[in-house]
Amino acid sequence: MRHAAKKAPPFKRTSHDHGHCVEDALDRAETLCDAQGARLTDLRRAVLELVWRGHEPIGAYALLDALRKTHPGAAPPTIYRALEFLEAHGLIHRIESLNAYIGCDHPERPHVSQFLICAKCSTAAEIDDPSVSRALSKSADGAGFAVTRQTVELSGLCPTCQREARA
Amino acid sequence: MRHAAKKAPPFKRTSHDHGHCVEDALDRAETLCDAQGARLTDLRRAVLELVWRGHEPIGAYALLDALRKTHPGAAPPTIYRALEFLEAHGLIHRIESLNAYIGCDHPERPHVSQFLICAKCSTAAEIDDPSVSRALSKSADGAGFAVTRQTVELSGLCPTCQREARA
DNA sequence: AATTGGCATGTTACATTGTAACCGATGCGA
DNA sequence: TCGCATCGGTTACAATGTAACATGCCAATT
Ligand SMILES: [Zn+2]
Ligand SMILES: [Zn+2]
Ligand SMILES: [Zn+2]
Ligand SMILES: [Zn+2]
Repeated sequence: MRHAAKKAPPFKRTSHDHGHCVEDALDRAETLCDAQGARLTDLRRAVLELVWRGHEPIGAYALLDALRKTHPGAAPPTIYRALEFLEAHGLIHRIESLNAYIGCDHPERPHVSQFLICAKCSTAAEIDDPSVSRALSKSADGAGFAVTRQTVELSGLCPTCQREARA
Repeated sequence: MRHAAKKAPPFKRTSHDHGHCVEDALDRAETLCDAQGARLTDLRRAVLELVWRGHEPIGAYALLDALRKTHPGAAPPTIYRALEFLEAHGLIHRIESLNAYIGCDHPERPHVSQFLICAKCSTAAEIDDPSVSRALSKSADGAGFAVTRQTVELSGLCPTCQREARA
């Protein structure tokens, strides 16, 4: 079971089989790209795997450093191109307020990017709350605004870190 | 930086007396800082004025260039410190998806940052939709997440640019 | 008046993040 | 085979953001 695919409490990460979690993401990406006629090359798959490895937001240059272990010639454009592809195909999200990237929990269906980001432990939980989307759509419609991209990022403390802070 | 032609009518305020608009913002900032015991120095006021001048998102280095006309010695830290102060006191908002800043429409009451950002003409309209805030709070509460900062940015086309696109 | 302590600003140097432009390789269909 | 598109390598640079330390200033305290 992939850890956050369930819509219930997003911060249930305490312990999950993360190895399986990464593999699962790669499998789904493969399937998805196949269906779309998109080419998930070795390089792109490698980057996607690295994005998922930590299971938390990671910056482009951190990814680059990691990538160089297997692809010594990698340069900034290498990583940015891969990230562009992955984001365009909904496999990862960019978190604007962190200049960082994270694997998407449910790339198979279209959705917007909504995250709860813990300032202490750096975990980011993807939420996909229809009532938030609805409220946003309504607000935009009311202004006659045609939305093409949403960025919703809430920073704060996750339940775990709140408990620790109180202790 | 992108400081596109500002001939385009400001989103949702077709044509307004922008000179007054800037002065008004400065006056209100003065009042607000006074009430809070915060020091709106010459430098900070100058930066705030520059932020308001274009009435659209503007980057730190564009501000720096403009600031240098009156404060020749200004360097990156100069502008970033001023922006930090202004944002901390709710006088401006940072737009994460643009790495840019814009004056706040209603700094007197606490609120979160919610923007509609036109990809064509660069205008950004601040919305403060309680139902969006409510939906977000509910979502965060449901996850046991304690929010300290919200970022809500919708990119797309403003009504004017939609009409132009259809023509 | 002199001292001190906090804050705003000046100054230098650097870190991080992101792109432009051009190239060759590869694969694939006309 | 040729033309064409896509992918990735390579170089160089642009844009954005900070660390660290020095200086000036004002106002409260001594
Ligand atoms: Zn995992
Ligand atoms: Zn946490
Ligand atoms: Zn505001
Ligand atoms: Zn527009």
